[in-house]
Amino acid sequence: MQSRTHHCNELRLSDAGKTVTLCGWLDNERKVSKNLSFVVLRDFYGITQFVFETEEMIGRLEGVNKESTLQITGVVRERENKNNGIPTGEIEVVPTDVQILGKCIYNALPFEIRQSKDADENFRLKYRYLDLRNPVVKDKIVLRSRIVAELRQRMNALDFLEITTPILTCSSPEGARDYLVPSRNHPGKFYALPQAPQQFKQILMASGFDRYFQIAPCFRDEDARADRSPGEYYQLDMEMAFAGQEDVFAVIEEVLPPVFEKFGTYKRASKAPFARLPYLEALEKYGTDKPDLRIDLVVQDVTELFSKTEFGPFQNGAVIKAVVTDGYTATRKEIDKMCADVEVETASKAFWFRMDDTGEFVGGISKFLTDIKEDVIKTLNLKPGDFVGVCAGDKGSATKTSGVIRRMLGTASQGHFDKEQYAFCWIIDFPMYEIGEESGELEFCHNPFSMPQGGMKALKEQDPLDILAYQYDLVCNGVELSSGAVRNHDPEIMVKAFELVGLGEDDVKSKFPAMYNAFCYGAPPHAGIAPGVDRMVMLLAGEDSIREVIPFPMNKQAMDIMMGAPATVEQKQLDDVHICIKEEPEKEQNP
RNA sequence: GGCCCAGUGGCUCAGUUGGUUAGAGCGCCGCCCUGUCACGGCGGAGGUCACGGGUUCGAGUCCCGUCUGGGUCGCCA
Repeated sequence: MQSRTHHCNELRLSDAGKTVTLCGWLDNERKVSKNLSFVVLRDFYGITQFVFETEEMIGRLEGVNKESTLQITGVVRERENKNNGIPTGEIEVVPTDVQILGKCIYNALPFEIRQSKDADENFRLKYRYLDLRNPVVKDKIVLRSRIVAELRQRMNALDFLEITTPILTCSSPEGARDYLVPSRNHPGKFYALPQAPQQFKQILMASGFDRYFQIAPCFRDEDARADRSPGEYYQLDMEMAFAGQEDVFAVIEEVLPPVFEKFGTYKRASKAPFARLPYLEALEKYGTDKPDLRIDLVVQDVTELFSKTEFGPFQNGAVIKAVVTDGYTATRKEIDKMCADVEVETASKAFWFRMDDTGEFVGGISKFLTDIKEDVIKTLNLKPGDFVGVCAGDKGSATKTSGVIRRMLGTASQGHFDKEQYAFCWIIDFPMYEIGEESGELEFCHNPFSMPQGGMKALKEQDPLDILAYQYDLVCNGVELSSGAVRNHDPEIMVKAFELVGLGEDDVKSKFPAMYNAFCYGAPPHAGIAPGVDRMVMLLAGEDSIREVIPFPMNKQAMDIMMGAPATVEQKQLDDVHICIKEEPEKEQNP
């Protein structure tokens, strides 16, 4: 095969007259008559039109199916009718030779390449190599590559060292389910794929490395969501020695905004320093620990005032929250729809009323508020035209519902949703401990590696439920991008932290032996974070499904239906790793 | 595992209150067309209405169950 002289997005008017050779996929053929046919060739870079002007040349493509790969040699000339919609639209190539490089033997595809995003997802995943030929699908993977390259470059520029950590390691007792790998040389023993390089990166700090990062593959055997790929995902994992919370924030605030502004759908991102919101304040003001700060509405607690009414749901100690907005001109039907949507999402009802232009309360629950009208106006600072969304329930559910109402009212109201930007914030001061819902006993709220604020003194003297951790989340546009923490590098504080949840030194040593031992030989205070790469790309690409930014995604059942994974293996392979499959009793067939 | 939604030619979907021969667009095949660019025109092939059962004179449509897929809750430190 002769090598190509140009790719399919390269030729311009200035190339007219040149003899060129191009290669690509047969994208489309438009036959206009016996001796006029337009043929479009597509490669990674773009498309170029060829014009076949003789019956003989048109015959060369007889029986050649779309999506076959071709090499066409010909002469460039200016088009009679230009197409301003494509970069090569001013020229066309008159072919002198056509070679078929790779036949597509099927004359019908599972889906049309250009419409692949509309196809059933199973087909897209099974024929991912065809799906990826669609330029709009491919471009998301290109974007991912560019983002990762930029992140690497910026981390390197800040003197972070990329260090790979093992993929075959041991099972961790905390967190998600592990993927286990049987060991051939050690019957009955297993490796595990890492859920994160957490312990390795902390051990690197104890080893004397100062600034570590890695685009790290992480594995967990948990169920999927639209924004959560099953099986494996990537993190921009980083850790810094002799550093605290502010040092980590400074790095992220320097690295991420330029990347978001460069590659994002929106060209504006928060500048350093990002807003910092204590966890409890976020719940109080925004009804969620991942608030979308592009919305400027806040939640108000109206329990004391509204509980004075006769309205049933406001009785019996219910916590009552309200969200006030103006510029919300929804019809009655739209309001009902909004309330129904809130109920679907939160399993809790949303109520409403409005202050009309004459200053009267109308609609929804307004008739219950007659007696406290003046106090309501004063408390919520209402003016004519304002709309108020209200919810009630136990504290947790009222908080969650208020957050959903805030989001829905904010995005639907004029002037309260500044959409075209990336609004970052830090959620800080997470509680160290909580009472577990199932156990009813004290448990770690997030993870046991975080340093409690106040250190040993706090652990000894404070009510455990009042102790805060140096634990933080990075949130962008309502999406949780990352969790991080100042780590607990002090073996004594670690043991004490475990003692509060009924564990002790032996448990720490048995659960995290390497890390605990390493910290006993002099460890630096250190802190880190690990933003999810897939979620960042998804946010920047403006996609709602994480599978759009993963080259070869698995389906919801954690199956790769293109490769057929997971799959059965040969008995010999099982014997090698000492695994005996238990026979499942066959399900009885109904006659 | 719970809940919600969906399953109709190769693909995407419509199909009214249960009623004659299940339709459209795209794709495919054939013919026509000398400037198309999502080319156009005419014609054609292509259907186990996911599967099983039930109600009914009659089921794509209603009911029950199963399967498959998506979303969500649990779960994801």
